[in-house]
Amino acid sequence: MRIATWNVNSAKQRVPRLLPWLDQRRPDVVCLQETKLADSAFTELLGAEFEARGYALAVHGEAQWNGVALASRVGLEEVTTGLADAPGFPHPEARAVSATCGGIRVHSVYVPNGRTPGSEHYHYKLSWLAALKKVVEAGPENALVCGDMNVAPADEDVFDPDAYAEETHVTPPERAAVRDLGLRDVVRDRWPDRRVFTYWDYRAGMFHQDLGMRIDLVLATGPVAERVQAAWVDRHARKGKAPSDHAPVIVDLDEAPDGDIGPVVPPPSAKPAKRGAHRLPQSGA
DNA sequence: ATGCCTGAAGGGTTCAGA
Repeated sequence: MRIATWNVNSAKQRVPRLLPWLDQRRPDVVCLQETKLADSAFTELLGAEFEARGYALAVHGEAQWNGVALASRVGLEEVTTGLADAPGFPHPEARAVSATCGGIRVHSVYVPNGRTPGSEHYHYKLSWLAALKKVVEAGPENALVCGDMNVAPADEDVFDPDAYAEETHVTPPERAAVRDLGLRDVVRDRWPDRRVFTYWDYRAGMFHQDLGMRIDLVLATGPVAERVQAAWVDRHARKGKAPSDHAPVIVDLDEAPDGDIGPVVPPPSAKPAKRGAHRLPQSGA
């Protein structure tokens, strides 16, 4: 089961990149952020395209900013939009959509930017992350939080920690709020020492110089993290004509969402089995 | 360069993004 998350920075502008990418990577579950479309506009623009590819679709958007979506071809059940008890700014914004897909509770999230440490928007960001923590804690043990967290978990996740001193995305309270979700960061688990970013500013050739940040995360509960077979950033999608400023993150899970991969057999005993004790069935004659 | 691009709204410019 392949899960992908991508901040597309306008679904409307990204259609020529999004559809070929879907056909190339063929994720089973797709989390999108910054769709920047009202629900009706998203459905009119892309509903048939997703349907033709076998996806069920859940969208939660607004006209101008924000906006998230969740598409799945392994089931899309118990859809919820927004977060219970999420703060607004001042009103609730379209920043979360959740559904159960293939036995996993999947959350597509676009965490508030925070703008400036100490600002009202910064406190809104921290409150929003606290609401996300409550939702995850109240949910099932098989869960994924996928999206633009707008937090670089560690100094290794920014091209130059000094460049972000006193800026949002790296402050200890933001990092603590992400850590306190109690989830595994599956890309960092897979690539503990790799320089890996998911966002590069459009300006000044930042992508070309690989001066970026890793702020788009796939965070998994323990049982889901144990199933990770691959976890990587699709930098190809950041290249070429009219890209988003974010790259997708793609994660492949082992099958068996219910954990049933066959009967449990006891481990072999320390004493080697007697030679010939485990004969294969013999064919006739 | 104090927003270097990009997108949205809507108007000839401003705000937001990270």
